[in-house]
Amino acid sequence: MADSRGDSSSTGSYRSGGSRRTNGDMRDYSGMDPRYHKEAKYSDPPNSRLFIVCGKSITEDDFREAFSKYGTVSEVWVVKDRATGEPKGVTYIKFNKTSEAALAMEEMNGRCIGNHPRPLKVLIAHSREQGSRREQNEEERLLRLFVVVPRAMTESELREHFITFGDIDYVSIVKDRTTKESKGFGYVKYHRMSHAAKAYENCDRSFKPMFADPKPVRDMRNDGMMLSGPGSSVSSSGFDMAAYTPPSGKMGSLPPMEGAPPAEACTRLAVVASPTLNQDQLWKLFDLVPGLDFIDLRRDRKSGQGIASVQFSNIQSAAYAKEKLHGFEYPPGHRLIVKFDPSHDMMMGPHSLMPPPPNMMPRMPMMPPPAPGGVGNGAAAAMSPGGAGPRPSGSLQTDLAHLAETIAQATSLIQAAGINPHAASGGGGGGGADGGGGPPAGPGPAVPGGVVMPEHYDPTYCSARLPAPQPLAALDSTVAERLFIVCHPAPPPPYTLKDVFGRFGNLIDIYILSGKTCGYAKYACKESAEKAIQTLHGQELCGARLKVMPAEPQDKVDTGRKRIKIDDQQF
DNA sequence: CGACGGGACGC
DNA sequence: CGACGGGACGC
Repeated sequence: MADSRGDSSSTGSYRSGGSRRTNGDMRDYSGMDPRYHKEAKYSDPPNSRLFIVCGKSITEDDFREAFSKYGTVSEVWVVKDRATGEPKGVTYIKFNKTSEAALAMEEMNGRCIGNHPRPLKVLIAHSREQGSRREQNEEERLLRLFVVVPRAMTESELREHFITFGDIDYVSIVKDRTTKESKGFGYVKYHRMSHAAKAYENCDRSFKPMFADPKPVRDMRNDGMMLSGPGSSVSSSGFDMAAYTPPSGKMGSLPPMEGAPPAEACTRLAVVASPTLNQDQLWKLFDLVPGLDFIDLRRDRKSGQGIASVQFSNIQSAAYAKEKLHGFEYPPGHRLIVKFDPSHDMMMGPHSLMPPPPNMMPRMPMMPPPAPGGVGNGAAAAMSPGGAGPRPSGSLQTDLAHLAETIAQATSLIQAAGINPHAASGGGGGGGADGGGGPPAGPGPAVPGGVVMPEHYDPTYCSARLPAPQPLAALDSTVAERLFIVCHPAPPPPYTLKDVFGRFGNLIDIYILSGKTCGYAKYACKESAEKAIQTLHGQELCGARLKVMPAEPQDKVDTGRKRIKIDDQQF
């Protein structure tokens, strides 16, 4: 299922060479086996082709005119029936860049073009092989990036870099269950595909971003209802469209699909949902009713509640969905509110900002307030392994995750400093307060009310006198000095190294080569590096004897590519 | 002696 | 409901 990674070459340098291919560009296929041209070009770059369900009368020129404002359209293909030549109401549009396709989808989905009445349904095209099959969490594939992160990098730092491309749903770094050390990769999830695409194309290449495979869905206790849950196939779930007649006989008499276009206001619903529901879950629910065209979920800033706009292709479906789902408890304890969307008018696309009109902001009597008060409790819950449930999304959870990480950082700084948090709860190494100071680790094997030191932690800590903790340098800082570090017999844990080497200021990154006893520290300032050498060379840290010296320059930048690349054609 | 990292989400 | 064609000498 791999999304094609365009380029697997890596220099380990943060500044990628000017002539190297980036995620935004396309490959040259001229030398490639023709049999693979087609497959390859559709996914290059990944998710850059649109699948559009549309009225049958729209022409290629109509599409070009409507879509070329979002980027470079390399192909428009209006699908026609092989035998009859009749348009099938399906069109593919290929863009040169993923972000162009993303923007076009966000802007054009639900819109009409020309004077063709039927609104377009615009989706990112699947691979030919996947076809129309839907996947369990597939919207994640468009919103979430898989990234490689330096082991010393914290979630705050990761967020800091990726916030420049758009609003972040969450970031997470995967950590070892027991040691809580970073495993060197993580995820960044956005709310909008165009933001994820921008990050995919423009983030620092050392992150090696990929659109993440959707996470297998956690079971979402959906008992108490006949819903077989997201992923269950449509229509077989107790909804019986055929047996349903909408309240208004007039509406019901309209032809379902292709006849006169439905007034959009009658095919669009406004939904208020629990803050815990994400767009995917909402989609799965409403998709139980055939005829769902799209859902646009937004969140009310104050209440955190989901405000969704749900578009159906016909009045019957919309009316049926409203009737069956209004008041439905989903998830249990949270009633959905489903109405026809009175605020909708033709000028307003699904993605134009749609502040919920006051009359639609219901007070939900059944809904508990979004647990504000207990900040500390919330953070603890977020850190505790028991905090299951769906992935956090939305500002509240994001804030909690943020807070949890800050606390985890402070805790491990205290650990690294060898201070008993009970004895010196105020004095700890709060130096990481700017978000840069902390190791990625959580509090290690922790029990409520006390911190248990990791097994391999040597309480003698460090033989040298250490300065106070310092903030780290920005990840994209220019490297002023690189140090080579050797640890005998074994290296201290990463969070200790980061804390100790960070105390001389301006530390960008430090890592131990995997399976080895040596590694590198990068400083943004030469003086800091020199102080580190003076203070730490020959000293002992966690029972390891340290050698700390300037690193030999990285000679022979072998990118790992033997292939002759023809990017030297200057003229 | 010791030289250039890390890749799929909780067992 | 709504998922895959036609054309092609370019490098």
